[in-house]
Amino acid sequence: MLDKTFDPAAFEQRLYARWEAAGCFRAGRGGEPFTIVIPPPNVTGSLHIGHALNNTLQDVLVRFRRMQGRDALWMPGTDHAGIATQMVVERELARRGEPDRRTLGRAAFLQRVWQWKEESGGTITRQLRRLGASLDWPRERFTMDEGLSRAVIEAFVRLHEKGLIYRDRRLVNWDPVFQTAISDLEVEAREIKGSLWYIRYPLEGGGDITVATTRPETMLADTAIAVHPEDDRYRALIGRRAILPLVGRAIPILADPSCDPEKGTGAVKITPAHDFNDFEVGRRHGLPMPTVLDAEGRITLEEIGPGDDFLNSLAGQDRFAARRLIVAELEARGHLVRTEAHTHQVPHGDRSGVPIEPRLTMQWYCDAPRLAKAAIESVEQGRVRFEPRQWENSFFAWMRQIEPWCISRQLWWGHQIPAWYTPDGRIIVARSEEEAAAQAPGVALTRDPDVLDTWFSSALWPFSTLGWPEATPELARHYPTDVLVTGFDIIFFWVARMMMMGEFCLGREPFRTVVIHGLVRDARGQKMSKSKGNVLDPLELIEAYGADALRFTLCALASPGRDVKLSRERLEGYRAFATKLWNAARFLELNGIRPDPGWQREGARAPLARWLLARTDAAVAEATAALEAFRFDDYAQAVYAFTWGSFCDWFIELAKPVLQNEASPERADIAGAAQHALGTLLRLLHPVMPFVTAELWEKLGYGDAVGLVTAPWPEAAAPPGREESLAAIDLLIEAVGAIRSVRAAMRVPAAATIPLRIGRGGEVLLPYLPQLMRLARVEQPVFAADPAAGAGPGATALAGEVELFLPLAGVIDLAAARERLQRERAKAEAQARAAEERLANPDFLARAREEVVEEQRERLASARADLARLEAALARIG
RNA sequence: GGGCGCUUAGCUCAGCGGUAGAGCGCCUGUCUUACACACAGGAUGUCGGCGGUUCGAUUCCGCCAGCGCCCA
Repeated sequence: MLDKTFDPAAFEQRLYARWEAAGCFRAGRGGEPFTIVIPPPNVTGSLHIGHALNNTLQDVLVRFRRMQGRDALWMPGTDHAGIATQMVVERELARRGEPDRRTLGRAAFLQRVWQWKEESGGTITRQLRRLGASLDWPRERFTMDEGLSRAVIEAFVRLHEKGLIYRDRRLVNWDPVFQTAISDLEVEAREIKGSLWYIRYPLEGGGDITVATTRPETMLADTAIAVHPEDDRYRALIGRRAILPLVGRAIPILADPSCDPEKGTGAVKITPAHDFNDFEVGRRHGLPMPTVLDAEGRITLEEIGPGDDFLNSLAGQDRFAARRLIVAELEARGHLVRTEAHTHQVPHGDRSGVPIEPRLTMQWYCDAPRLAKAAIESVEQGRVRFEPRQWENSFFAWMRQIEPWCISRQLWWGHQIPAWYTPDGRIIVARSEEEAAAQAPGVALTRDPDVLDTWFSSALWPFSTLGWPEATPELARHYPTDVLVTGFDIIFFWVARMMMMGEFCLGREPFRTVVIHGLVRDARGQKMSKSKGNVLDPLELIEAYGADALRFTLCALASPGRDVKLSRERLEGYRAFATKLWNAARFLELNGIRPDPGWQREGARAPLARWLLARTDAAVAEATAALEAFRFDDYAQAVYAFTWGSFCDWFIELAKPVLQNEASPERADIAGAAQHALGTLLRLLHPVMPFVTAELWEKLGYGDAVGLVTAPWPEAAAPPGREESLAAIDLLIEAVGAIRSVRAAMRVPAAATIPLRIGRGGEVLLPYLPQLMRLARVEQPVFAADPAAGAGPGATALAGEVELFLPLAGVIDLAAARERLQRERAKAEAQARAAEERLANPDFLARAREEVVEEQRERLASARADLARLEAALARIG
């Protein structure tokens, strides 16, 4: 017996443990493969609401295809998150008062990171189980695994062989906190209220020129002043030299078209080693590029040499302290013209949160512009499709202006770059130390200490997890994968890079469809953030509402191209839905309806049974079509409407009189259709609500909870006699609704049973009088060609073409009745008029499709018929 | 500044060339033997504005306004 109350906490975790133990999420059952690789969450992470959305959608797809008989593989795993993980472990060392990273040394530190990973790295994978995610756990991978590390080395070596990986000395985004290069994508512009300082530089031979800057501390490394060639104010100064204040170095004034005469004074200081624009200017004009900031963002004089006492005192000062000191000194020496408040975009490291520092360093680069070509083509030619399609525009825009990708990081945790240096500076890229040594026999080799960007290994994920570079059976069977599900924020970080690497390493796209979903926001559309305090924790929501309710909510709100605005009210609503399902199942159980595997739908004669079968078939068709089209919202809507509207509100209510009458000849048909519909419904809902459906499936006796995972997806059929059954039951439903509406309008007490007279055409209702009497609360109806004739005062209602008359002597509120009829008459008149106008238009008759014209004719006829009946009813009341 | 998207019932959003929909909320009534996380009934929309195409536009096109995101 099902419990009277629905309590998801009572069975969710128990069910998941059974599924996992039974291995029903494992691929390899045979059948056409269906493959999704999980966007690997960060190993330091815990499940946030965005993960919950992302993984719910994937699980819905995977469970759906698995039930359709596909050999479903959902590949699990995590990535090693270079900076984040290293940071977590360093912080832990500090908290425990243990020696820091540098004191420990590389090998010992890495051992500690691995230890941390073993102890704490499983948080998110445990949480994915709470969500119900049907991942093939024994295949779980980690980007630092031996196999995946081999893939990284192999990809690096092959790219290097083809000249697609090279070293270069250019500006990088340097994070002074982590002291490593980071990629453009890990930099976010933040609006900062700063200042614009106007500084006067004296000229050799007299006069001066004023430049404006937001970063006065970099002036120590200035190597030129640039003006626009057409700028008349400065034309005469081009070619002369200015004296750098505080430093005393002479620097040229040169013309460069990149100068904007409108900005500041139109003259800009050029600091090639500390600004991306200036770097380009410096390259064009062959300027020296001295550096004055070290790895930690402190002033260093090494490359410009010592100067006066003030300059020398700056050495070792933090960049922001140096800025204050320099501004004060400029002012003291009369070089500061003025200071303006200035709001501007300043690049910040997205993890460290501090302003990044453009820094001139030697790094490894990947030739993204060349690699992007094949990826662009795969989308142009339709081998990869984005869903929704408009994301392809963003993808193209970004890929066509892609910059070289800096792939080296000055970290310890990650894949160490497979490059060795000889004492004379030769570089050997090889798969191993032995291979490198073989290329330089008898020479002492030093390995490059840097590691690769975590995204380099993530880019290989769709095939490294399948065994590449080995030619494994898994790789042959599951690559290219079918679908990738991810948020739009990660298209460039990850999706684009997987496509580039997939095309390079395997010559094929890594996936066929990329499903892009929105961000989860709060009810008011605000981004969730700890500082705003509007974060919803999925684990807490699972405790409060059940995993099924959370999943259903996310699915129902996941309209394509829209963000998900999540609120507790929504979760409450969909928890109610799960409860509704539970109670409907309980109703069948209480009525002795059990699964009947031998039941044949073709044998069902009772119209209500056929009606239910038809509705069930429609729901199957809608749900299947929605899932095929990645319309998670339509899928949720279809199963919701069928469950609540068709199955609970109408079928169960109409079935009650039959079920309560043991002798009813229809009882077997109704019970059969009911068990069939519920069994179908449980399977239809299983992808989105795996737990409650499995619990009900088992408790009611459809099969065991493990079996439902691989139970066949229902198929829609069109049974014979469908139309007639639908028409009769639909008329019954309409009649019940019409009578209820009249009762409410006439203020008939809810409990009162009233008489009913049914007019011409109502005979089809004859078999359903018990239903009609029960649901509309009427006495045994009387049939009459003209139901109102001689029946005294009463109210008329229409069900289709059938007139229903409710004699309400004593109860009826004549004024209310009249008002109601007049409202309905107005509606019918408006409908008739609209149809008449169209039909009166010769152009419409000539040009509109025949079906449309015919439809208007029918509509006109039916509106006129309604009108006549309503007029008559009004006339009777007077 | 460039690009993309959005604007439909109080709120969140479907729909999209031929009679405007859902969920939640709201109002009224009901503990009708599965369910008050429920049942029944009800109200609410110049489908952002202005033009155009069309027999017909909420739906297609153009312009404008407001909002959001991405890139400079």
